Amino acid sequence: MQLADKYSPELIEQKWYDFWIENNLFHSEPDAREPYTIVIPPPNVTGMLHMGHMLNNTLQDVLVRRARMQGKNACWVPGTDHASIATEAKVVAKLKAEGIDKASLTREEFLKHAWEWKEKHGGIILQQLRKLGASCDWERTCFTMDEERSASVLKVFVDLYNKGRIYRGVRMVNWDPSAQTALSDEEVIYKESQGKLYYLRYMIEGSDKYIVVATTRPETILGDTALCVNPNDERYKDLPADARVIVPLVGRSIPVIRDEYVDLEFGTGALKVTPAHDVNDYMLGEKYGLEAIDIFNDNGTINDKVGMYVGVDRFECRKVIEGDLTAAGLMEKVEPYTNNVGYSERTGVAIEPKLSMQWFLSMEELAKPATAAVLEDVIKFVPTKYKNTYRHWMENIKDWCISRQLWWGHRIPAYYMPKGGYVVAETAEEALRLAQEKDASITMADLRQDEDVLDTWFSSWLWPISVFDGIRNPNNPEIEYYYPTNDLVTGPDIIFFWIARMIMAGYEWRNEKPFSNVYFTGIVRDKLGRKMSKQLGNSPDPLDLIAKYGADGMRIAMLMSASAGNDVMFDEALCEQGRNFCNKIWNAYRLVNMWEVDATIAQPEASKQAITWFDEVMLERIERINHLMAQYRISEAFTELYRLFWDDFSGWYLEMVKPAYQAPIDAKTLASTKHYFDQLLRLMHPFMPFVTEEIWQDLKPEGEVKSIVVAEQPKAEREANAAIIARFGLAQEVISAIRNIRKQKNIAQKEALALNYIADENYPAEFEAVIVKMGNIKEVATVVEKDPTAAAFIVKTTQYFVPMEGNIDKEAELKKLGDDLTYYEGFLSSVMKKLSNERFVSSAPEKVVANERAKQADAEAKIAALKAQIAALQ
RNA sequence: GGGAGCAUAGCUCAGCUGGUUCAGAGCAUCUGCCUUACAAGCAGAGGGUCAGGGGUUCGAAUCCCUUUGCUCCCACCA
Repeated sequence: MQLADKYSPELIEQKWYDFWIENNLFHSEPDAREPYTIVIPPPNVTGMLHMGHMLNNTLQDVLVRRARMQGKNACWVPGTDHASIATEAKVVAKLKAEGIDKASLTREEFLKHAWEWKEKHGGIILQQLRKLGASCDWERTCFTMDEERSASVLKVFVDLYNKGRIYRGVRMVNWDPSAQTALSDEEVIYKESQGKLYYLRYMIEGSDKYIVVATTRPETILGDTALCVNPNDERYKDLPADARVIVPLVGRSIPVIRDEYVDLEFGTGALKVTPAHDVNDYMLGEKYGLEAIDIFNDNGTINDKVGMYVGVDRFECRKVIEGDLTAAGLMEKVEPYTNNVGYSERTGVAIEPKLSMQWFLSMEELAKPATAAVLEDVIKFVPTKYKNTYRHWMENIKDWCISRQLWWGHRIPAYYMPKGGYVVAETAEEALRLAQEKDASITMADLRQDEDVLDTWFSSWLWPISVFDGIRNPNNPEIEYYYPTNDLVTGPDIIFFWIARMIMAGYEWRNEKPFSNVYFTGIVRDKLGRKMSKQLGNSPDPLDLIAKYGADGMRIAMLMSASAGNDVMFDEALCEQGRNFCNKIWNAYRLVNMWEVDATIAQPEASKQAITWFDEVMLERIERINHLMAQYRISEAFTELYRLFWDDFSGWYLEMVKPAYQAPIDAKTLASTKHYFDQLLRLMHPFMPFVTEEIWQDLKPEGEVKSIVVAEQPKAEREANAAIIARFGLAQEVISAIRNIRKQKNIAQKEALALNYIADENYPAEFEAVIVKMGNIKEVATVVEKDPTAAAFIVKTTQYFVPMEGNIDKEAELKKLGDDLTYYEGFLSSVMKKLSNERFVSSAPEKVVANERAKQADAEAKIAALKAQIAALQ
């Protein structure tokens, strides 16, 4: 095959992806092999691929491809999430842009639009994943709102309801006035916000005195139903027990109550109580039987309950009321104030605490086995630091508000009967049957299904089970085979939303963990450490990067910087490095590929020696990579490969076996070289699938499988011989020293040099041919005398001389030797200090002491050699 | 307010149970090379008081305490 001198990913990536799909290499069916399963964290169905997905899916693909090559039955299940609130918001915005108000549509009409939107944009993200090379089993693609998954959700809801875990009630919930739905606690993000603290005067009834109350939300005075002070507060000691105050502007008379909840230190020690709009006030309201006056409409404007500021937005109202209070002389003062305000994760608007009727899931029982599983490492977290976070949340778990006042999602399967009461059932027919048990006269037309849908996470928490239909058919062969899954790769930001709940669901419906390991990725940031965001415009389009550097280049960029749990500082330069590495592999293959074999020539000694060494290197690195991968040190495992291929294989091995220009190569060396190349490609394939497949297809041995995707991963059959590697290291140092001499003396590589040495046990005679070839040495000889006219160097204890015919700078040589001598003398003295220390020798382990003694011997020999050279020069 | 984590070369990070010439890698920088696989390359070089302070130890980047700086998570103080 004739190869271009640059690797061009754009010419081959699509070809091989198509090839993999045509040959069905990513598809899995249960069989006798050990399964290896990953379920994808389903991205939002109408979302676009961003850098976070790149990182996450690259890592998953590495794990899956490696498992597949290790002979496991690898199954990576892809899919998308319906993302209830996010998708509904997008559809609402799209309709608005077309001049259609959601409120003007029926549920059915809206859902029609939503499904159209989903059909149009849905799955784009999965197409994008193919560009990355993701080896998902696309035949298994799931959607959280497809028929199977929807049925699973309803089944689970009914099951929990029947177990008494789901209840319905009026509670204070987080209300999103933009999406106009309740949210779970996890969907609220608290941020420090600059606000004001307003000091309002509440006139005491029947007096011209007043009590000053500090509040950040003066507009909520409309809903005030009490004023509260601490019973121990001296300032309010004289206030009669039945004192009442007048709500400013509103004129309503409210009682003054006393409760130790009120902080004496804050503000004036007086608290206005608005039970409908503050969680704490709500609890006070419950305790003292106060009325809760809800003053807001669902969209955050003031309603007509009080008859003031009707229809005005809550923030606008705050401004207006500030003016009105000031005008009325009821504003004591206003101070700047920083406080924590909750914002909706999805729509970004400030959350309004609101009393409303919602569905809740009681979590306490669910949490128990799930907490234990992680604490006892039945499920391992990588890195482990997230165990703490998890434990804390699980041990303080609160009930989950699962209802959302949206249309896009799984509609709650509760059916209300005309005379009150409701039934919960998976189907309308079943609901009717249940209803008729209570009242035989009820017909289908009488039943009214709950309008709300379920929280998105109420479907995704079933994901590892539901993708194998394990909710509806708990004994089906697929779930039995693939579950529990092996690894979950995701971000720590969804540890509560998703991971914790999947674990709970796993134990609830399978009585088994959903996965064995959770690998937490970091957040992808730009090189300045900023989060990538649309607003900053610092988020590159991953597809552009793939087009520019190739999918492999992109994957390498992600791998280079991604140690588990650490944020990724993304820099486009890393993509370039990735691309360069692909090119390196490509060119190495070009070299090997152009060699002509001549079966008649004998194997050169240097090649034999190179092979002796490289056999051990391969063994050592495979072992190391296996070890790193077992610890999920994926980035480091890749670095090992990078250096193995670039430095050891290309930089050393290929150079050692490379025949002279246009000279043929012997058959043995070529066979070994191709074997190494084959092994290296297999090792690298999980990390960089495209370039490895392209080359492997050309290189692969006769009778091999049709794709590297299913080729066997190399194994380390025995332990590497460390002594060989160490001895070769001496030869490398000799070569390096010769190169240095050439550089210093400005001697071209083409010019052959002579090399003399004083023989001792540290001379790597078994790699002499390599030294000769790599150093371009015309002859090697042992000498007994030092040669003052030669450029000299020492490796370990062996003295070497490159004759220079007097062309040496004596002063410079002496200085260099002197510097070395100083260093080694210092080194020796520090070693001696240790060895002469009685306590060191007696308390340090034997191995360490032996090591120090070896250091001593080496240093002494080295010093002797240096001194000899210095003497010879002088 | 509570908790967790981080701080090592200009940048991004390794450094595992305290002990190997332990102070490392990649990138960047500098020097020399368009050497017939690769300039997307090759051969070299410089660069760190391991955040500051204290302690434990024969021995500390590593363990403990403390100060400073940063990050994240949790929490209803109006």
